[in-house]
Amino acid sequence: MKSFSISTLAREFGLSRSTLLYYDQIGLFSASGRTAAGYRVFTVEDRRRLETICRYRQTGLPLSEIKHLMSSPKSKAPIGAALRKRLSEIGAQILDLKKQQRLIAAMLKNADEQRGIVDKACWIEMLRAAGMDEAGMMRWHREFERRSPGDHHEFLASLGIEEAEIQSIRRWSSLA
Amino acid sequence: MKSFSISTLAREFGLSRSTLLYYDQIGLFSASGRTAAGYRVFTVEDRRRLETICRYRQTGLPLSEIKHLMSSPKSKAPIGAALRKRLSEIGAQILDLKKQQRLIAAMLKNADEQRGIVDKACWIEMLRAAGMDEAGMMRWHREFERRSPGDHHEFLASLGIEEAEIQSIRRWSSLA
DNA sequence: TTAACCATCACGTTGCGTGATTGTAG
DNA sequence: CCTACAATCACGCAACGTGATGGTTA
Repeated sequence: MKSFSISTLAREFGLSRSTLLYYDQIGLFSASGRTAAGYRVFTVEDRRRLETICRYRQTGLPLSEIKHLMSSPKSKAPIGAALRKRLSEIGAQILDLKKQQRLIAAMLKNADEQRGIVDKACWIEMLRAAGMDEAGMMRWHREFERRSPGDHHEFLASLGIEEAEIQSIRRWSSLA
Repeated sequence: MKSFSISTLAREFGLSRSTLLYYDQIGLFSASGRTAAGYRVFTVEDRRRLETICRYRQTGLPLSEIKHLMSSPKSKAPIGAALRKRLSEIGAQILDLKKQQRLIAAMLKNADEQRGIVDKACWIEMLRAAGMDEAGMMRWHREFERRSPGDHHEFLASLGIEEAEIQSIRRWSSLA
């Protein structure tokens, strides 16, 4: 009779060796035999069981459920009920994911708007309206650069100013 | 200043105490103070940080990512990039779930069809076509019941026969 | 004193992945 | 002898939940 080693079987089903070891450990899928040295030996019938397991796994059923479905005598357990339960879970999960989508979309929109609302021109206008002139702004840049160069850089970047211009501003700011 | 205990804050945000303990443990969200006895004391500013964390959490971002976004100085980290990455993850997950839906739907349909295809009438017809008569069928039931009562019951159920009729059949089957 | 808080471990969950160490087949 | 397998621990991950044990507060 044909037999398979653990890695061979794993590759055949696109699983990893450790996955099969795990299935063995939880009593879901064990080799029906061992060699004298203790190597697992899988038969064609084992292979069929694994095929079934993989099909169930692709429905997202938990392994404990799959184990239960397969250990109880042929289709005594209400497989259909388990599948229908899983269907409703999937529905709930999809709804949740869509909520997340909408939330993220809203957050991205907000971020974009805010980035548009307070940009370089807007900031300058605000300072000017507050009575600051060119010389005052230069003094302000120098002060900012002296106190916290990192935050200065970050602030300029937050206004959407290009890296090159930022470098230029910071150069003359530090030439006190 | 107003301050909050851990359980109060948890309830306010619909979280559990252990969740906040966990956030503290991983360095995502800690109380800014403690009482003499070691009790955590949260301030209104802590409360604001927790609010932000909760918003991010509702997008499904991993806590490690949220921690990163909040620990780096204001919006230096590309929040937008993280959100967009999360968006694509969500898309992939939804696709996967829909695949599962389709698979389950197919399996349920198959199960229903099979249940419909081989029912009581069909089975009797097949046996009759094979040359079995009433007496033969009764002998067959008795033999089945004698060899494996459990499987007999299960087989009859698999043909869609009502529990009451199954009981009846098995009663006269065992009256050998 | 009692009840309802609080604190800090430490371990369980799900489905594996990743070594470490050691043995075996060819 | 070397390489590619095999085996069995044991620990790590995410995001908490669930006790155990003991101190604190009203």
